[in-house]
Amino acid sequence: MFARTKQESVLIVKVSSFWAEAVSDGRKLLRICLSYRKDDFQSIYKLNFEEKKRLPPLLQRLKCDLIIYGSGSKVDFSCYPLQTEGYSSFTRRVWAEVREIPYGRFCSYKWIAQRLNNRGYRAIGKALSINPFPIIIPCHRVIREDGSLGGYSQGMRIKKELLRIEGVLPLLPQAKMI
DNA sequence: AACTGTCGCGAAG
DNA sequence: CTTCGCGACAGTT
Repeated sequence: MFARTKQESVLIVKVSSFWAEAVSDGRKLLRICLSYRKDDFQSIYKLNFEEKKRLPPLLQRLKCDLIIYGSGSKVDFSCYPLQTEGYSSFTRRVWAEVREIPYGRFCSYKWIAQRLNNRGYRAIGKALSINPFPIIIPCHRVIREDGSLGGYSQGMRIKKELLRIEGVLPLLPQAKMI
């Protein structure tokens, strides 16, 4: 009995000044990683093999969207199918809530908590820290209540860059809270 | 039991 | 006004 290995496709694309790696099973996205160094990606060894094949439509579309996004235009990622099985219902509720934050807006961890009738603010951060779909689930739009930026699993440099791309960063005065 | 991508308060500079 | 320490909070490992 040989375990049937799932057919996974990998997209690696430059977005603004960093790289994005997206993995899909053809139907859904499985994960996304962001890095300034292309060879950080675990699947990099597959690239020579993969890039000869046509990308599945889902990754084609994502590639276009990411490039457009990186160029500073508004992109709606809310319809991408994501593989979220295996995560707790709380975690998924947090992600669903964060997905509602529009492009170019932001809110606080507390604000998300309140929408879930919850005061475990730190649990919100925990749920976001394991977000496998940065950009698609826009956890970079969640910052601290006092206006400081908080953390980011992909590195603060990228969080800042994403907010800058969306015109939020020089931050506050005229930036719109959600 | 020990962690968090937090918050808000009080105390001190 | 700004920073710092600390306890409370809820969920996960």
